[in-house]
Amino acid sequence: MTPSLTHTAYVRRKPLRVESVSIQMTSTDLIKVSIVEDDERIRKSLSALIDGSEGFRCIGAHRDVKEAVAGIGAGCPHVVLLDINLSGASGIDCIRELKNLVPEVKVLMYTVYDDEEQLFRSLREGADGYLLKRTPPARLLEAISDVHSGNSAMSGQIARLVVKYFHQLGPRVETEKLTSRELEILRHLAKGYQNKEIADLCGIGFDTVRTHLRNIYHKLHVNSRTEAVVRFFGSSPKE
Amino acid sequence: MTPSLTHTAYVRRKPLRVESVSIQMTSTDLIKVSIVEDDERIRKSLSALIDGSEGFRCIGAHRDVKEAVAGIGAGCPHVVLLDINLSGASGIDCIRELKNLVPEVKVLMYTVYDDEEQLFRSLREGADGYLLKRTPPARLLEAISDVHSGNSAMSGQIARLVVKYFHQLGPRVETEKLTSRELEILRHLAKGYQNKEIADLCGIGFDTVRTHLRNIYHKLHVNSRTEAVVRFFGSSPKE
DNA sequence: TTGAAAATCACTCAAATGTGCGATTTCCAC
DNA sequence: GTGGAAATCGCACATTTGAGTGATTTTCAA
Repeated sequence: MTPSLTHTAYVRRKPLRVESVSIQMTSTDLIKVSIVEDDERIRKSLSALIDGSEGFRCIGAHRDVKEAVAGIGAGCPHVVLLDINLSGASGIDCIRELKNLVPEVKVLMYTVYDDEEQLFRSLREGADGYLLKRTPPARLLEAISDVHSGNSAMSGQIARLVVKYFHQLGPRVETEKLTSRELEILRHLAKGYQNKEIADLCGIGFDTVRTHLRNIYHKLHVNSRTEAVVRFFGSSPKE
Repeated sequence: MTPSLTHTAYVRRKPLRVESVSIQMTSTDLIKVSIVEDDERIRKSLSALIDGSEGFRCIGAHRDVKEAVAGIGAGCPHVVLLDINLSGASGIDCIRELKNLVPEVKVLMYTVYDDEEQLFRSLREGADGYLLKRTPPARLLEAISDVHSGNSAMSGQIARLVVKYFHQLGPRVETEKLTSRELEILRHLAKGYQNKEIADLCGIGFDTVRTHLRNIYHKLHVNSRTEAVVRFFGSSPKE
């Protein structure tokens, strides 16, 4: 499947850092990687790839979520390469547990399918990257290094889904017309607060909040808080 | 800053297509690129890079939005490389115009700053990719080829912002627990409809809608329509 | 300094909303 | 066919919200 490990030589930790890294790791540090992968063949090949690459070290290769969560607490990996379609529980349910166990750990999803549902669930659960399994070794290592340095990595096909998501949100309402106070209140609205709470948060009177809201509604051409929130988030209001 | 144009030789249209392309372009076709860039030096260097690379052709290099919109209609480029910080109008305002003019055109944003505001506005306006200017030539060409083939491209730093966005949305509420009717009503809520309207849309009674809402609130652990909408969209409710 | 925009607050009234309680009907799996 | 979930509707009551009107103070740029 993967075009062999010959690309490994291309991978360079520092010189290749394309998107740039503001905070550079101490270059002597290894990136400790942990693998959670169903398929034994892929697992072996991944760990071989990682251990065979300078600057990377595979400190764990787990078969399922249970084993992974148990093993990862001990090893403290920097990056976990996480298969989604595991036999037991989904890898997605694993993300949170991993992050709770080792808060600084970066989770890189690794799957064959470019499924929207799984992609967005993963991202919202806290995944730091999302790769398709067809990703060649060089890019995989690059991605690992990427997420380790605080950036994110995703396959072009995945990026496409993400971009599509934003396209569907549609152009954002022009909040420029809103004053700073109005914006502040709108943001509180968008969190589900009600007027009394907003008043407290802003340290102003209840009626003042209502006045601001009235003005906001006028400017956004809506007539309820819910519609205002909808506009703020961007979903196509009322078709 | 950028490691010169020597990397150009590394760029391969087809073999390097890492994230894979389901629909392959006829490989003899050139990718026609148009540039919109303020700075003359960068503009020249970009067009030189593009014209000097096999498979790419620069069919236009424009100074500002007005010139670009005028010139791009004629050339029908496949990809427009669009600087954000133009002297006149922002490049962001340009996206929509370009897409209206040439619907199939792919717009690749190109900027020095990793500004969240501009990033998300661009994406929502329809941008297909987002690159930082420090991107080395090889990657730039790769990105152009990426968006041209229907995928998306973004710098790792940019991807990080996107991922952060989803992290902030927080794990999605489990709408599985909602019945189909409840989901339908929730979707109407999320469009800003009020109860009477929802009743009409669903062809049921006013009070029935209220009953459904009550149940929805219970299941989502909220107590207002706005909070329900917020959860539906995903924004972190009340911090 | 002067004027306009922004921010503040108050009061009213009608409409929409949240909530508690109860009820009937429909549908589907066991 | 029986039981449980889903869907439907009704009513009462308190709260929240939207909308109108008017007013004072603050801020800030021309």
